[in-house]
Amino acid sequence: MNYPHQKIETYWAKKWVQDKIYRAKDSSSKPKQYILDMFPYPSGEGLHVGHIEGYTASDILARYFRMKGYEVLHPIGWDAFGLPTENFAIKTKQDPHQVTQKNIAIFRSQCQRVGLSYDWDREINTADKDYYKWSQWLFLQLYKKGLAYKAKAPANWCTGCLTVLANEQVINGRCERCDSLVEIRNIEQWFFKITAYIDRLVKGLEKLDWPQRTKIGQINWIGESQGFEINFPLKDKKINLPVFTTRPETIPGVTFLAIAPEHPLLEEIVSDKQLIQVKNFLEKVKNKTLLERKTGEKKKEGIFSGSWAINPFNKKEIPVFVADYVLMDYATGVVMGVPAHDKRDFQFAKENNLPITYVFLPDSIKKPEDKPYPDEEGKMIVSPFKGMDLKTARQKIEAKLSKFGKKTTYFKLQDWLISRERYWGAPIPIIYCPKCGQVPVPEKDLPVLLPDDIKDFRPKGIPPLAQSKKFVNTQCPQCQGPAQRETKTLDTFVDSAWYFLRFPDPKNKKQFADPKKLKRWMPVDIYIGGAEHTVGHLLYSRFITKVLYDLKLIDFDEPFLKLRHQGMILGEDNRKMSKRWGNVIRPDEVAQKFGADTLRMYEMFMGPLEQSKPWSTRSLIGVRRLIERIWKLKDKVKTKVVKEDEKEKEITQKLIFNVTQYLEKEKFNLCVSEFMKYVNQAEELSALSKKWWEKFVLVLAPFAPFLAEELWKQLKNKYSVHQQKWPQIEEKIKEEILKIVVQVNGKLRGVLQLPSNKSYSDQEILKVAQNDPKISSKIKDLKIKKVIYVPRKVINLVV
RNA sequence: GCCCGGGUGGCGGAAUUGGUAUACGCAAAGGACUUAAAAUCCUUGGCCUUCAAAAGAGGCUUGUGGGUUCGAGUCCCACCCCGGGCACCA
Repeated sequence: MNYPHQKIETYWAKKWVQDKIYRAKDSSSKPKQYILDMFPYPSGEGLHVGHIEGYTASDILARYFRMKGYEVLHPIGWDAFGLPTENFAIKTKQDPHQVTQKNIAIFRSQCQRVGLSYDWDREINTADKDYYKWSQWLFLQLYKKGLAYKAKAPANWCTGCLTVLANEQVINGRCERCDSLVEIRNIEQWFFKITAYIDRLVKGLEKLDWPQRTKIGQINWIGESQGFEINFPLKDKKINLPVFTTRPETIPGVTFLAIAPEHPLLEEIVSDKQLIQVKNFLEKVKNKTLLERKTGEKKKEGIFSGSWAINPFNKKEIPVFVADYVLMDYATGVVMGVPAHDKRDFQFAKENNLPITYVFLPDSIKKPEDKPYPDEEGKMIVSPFKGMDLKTARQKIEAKLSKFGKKTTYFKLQDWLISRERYWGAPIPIIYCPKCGQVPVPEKDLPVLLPDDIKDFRPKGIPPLAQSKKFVNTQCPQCQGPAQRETKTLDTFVDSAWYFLRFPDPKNKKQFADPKKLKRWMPVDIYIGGAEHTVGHLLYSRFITKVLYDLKLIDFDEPFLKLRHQGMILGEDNRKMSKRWGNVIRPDEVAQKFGADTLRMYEMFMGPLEQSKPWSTRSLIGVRRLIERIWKLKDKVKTKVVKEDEKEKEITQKLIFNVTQYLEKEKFNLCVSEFMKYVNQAEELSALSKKWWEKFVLVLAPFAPFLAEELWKQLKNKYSVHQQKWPQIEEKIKEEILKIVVQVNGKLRGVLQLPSNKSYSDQEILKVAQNDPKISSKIKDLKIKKVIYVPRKVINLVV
């Protein structure tokens, strides 16, 4: 290896940071581009190759747009609060503050080492009091609007760690840290009312340039379900049980009702006779872990409540069961059991010996077998609807039941649980006063600082902040009497749901950001990050943006106009990279050994950005060869005019044209191919001209910024190559020779080469084909029935 | 189970609105240089053919089977396989 990457790359990396050449100017007459990466958790592991992939892609775009004449905002920060850092701190017995500082220093130097062109003056850190002050402020804005509220709600509870866990900490019903079973417990928690924004969260997706699967992912997560809500009166009690169904036409087939074990009306429904049995059942359900109830075997258990309900459609009496397959957190928490047309109801009916009444049958079925028919199409078989299609029957039944119910829509999405009983997060700015009750901390008193007198960060079942008397005991902002602070902290997803709004004005002490600067930079034009954030971060960020829009604090209601995901980089063995398999590739080592430019270009060359693909050190070496060959090519550059200028002009223009096109479509792998094609051809030339070589170096600059800067310097051009204009092609590339494919019945028979400066009719082309010795021998005996000529491309002879 | 993606050489992957399938790279084989190796450079390269000495010629080929079309990797239908997401959502 002749190219001294180590020396060149470390030199320029340092110089670029010192010279601040990537600074984004707030006031500039240029049009703007805001190109953003999903900021990382600064874990103890350092950046991995997956980060580098997405970050390189956005870096290339940022550099490209700068050269195209845009003022580019390309910032980075650290999602420093939250579980990854906290867990690492606990594991290594350190203070999370120090761990965070250490890790950030590593991440920062790694970013600089691979030449990411961030504006380091805008670096943010969510664990910094100057940042989380505004996370707390955001909470207060939602609180004031009634969009933040406290309620008792089921949460994941780790039976080993004695704490609430975030959803992302629960893996297959078990705690990720101690592997204990996770169960559901009813605990007081803070929520953001994201459900109030459902309609706009769905509708807003339409205008976004996002991957379709991500949009569909959000829509499915929101889970709109249109149906009918019906009240079932109880026989002996003055209680109506509301039931939600998407299939009201099946109501003649209801043979039981099933109510969730947690349902608040349950107490009133249970008869004295059944009381003990129901209590035993509830005890059993309570002891079921999350694993058993939600992800384990779908066995359906239940017990008769002792009450009977009346089917409002046919006045039949049906038993009310308590059943563990009915969920309290969806719809009404009561299900009408139609075993004939629902798989779960069928299973429950079988296990509890309940009758099965068929309401309709699919068209292909004459006689029902002993199984459910959940089909959407068919003919009714119960009077008075016999022979009627399901849609009509549904309308009739809905009309008949209008006194008992109405059309209703339910959603799977629930309010966003934002509180955590953890140390490493922003304290929730609420004070509890024995006189005034729940009082928000006045904005002027922000930030509520995270106490630093906590010795033991380990979660113990109560929030660690409760240990600090200094923190907990305070004054009520209203009556000045003694009061106590909320000890829960904000989920780290709250921090990351607005961080993109801070980059336009990261040091503002008076506002979360100056409206003028927000207007200048927002919204984000291109956002790149992993697809795993589809229903978390990306949904939360859209929600918060809409809230701030409604508060008239910003003038746009979608934060990210264009979104792209990077795929997962697998190990060389095609498995997910993990310590367990010993297949982890460390970007530092690759940069050290082969150079950052090689690492960047290789990761772009691997394949389409969004695709998962395995690492290959051999292919990486192939890209390193490209770097070497470029380094060698520079020796051919002559300051004088060279003979083969025309050829060089042609290949360089083609490179510029193709790379530009591919960049616009984010096809980075094809850009790298174009460089290889260029080098293959340039090597055949005996000399290269300064004029065209310069253009080559400019196109190379976003991809291999170090090599390009060095080559630019050796041309004795003005520093920096990254502040130059993107090269234009002088004229449209014209192919000298027109190639026309000759087919017979669609099969290739030859290729004609004609001067491209004139156009031809099908008859002219046919004549040329007949005169071509190779082709004529194949077509001379054939009777041509039809000629199809696609101008300048193909002529197909049908015989 | 439901919802998304994908199936193209030995491998990663290219292929404008349907118009020369396999660009570019890796690996491989042969050769040059070398005492030797590495590195580098040159050449070959989908598969098949008791067609051919060879240049070549012909046939087949984008998971499988059908269809539309002058022409299908690309469009339509059915099926198989792989990856991802959601999952007792009434």
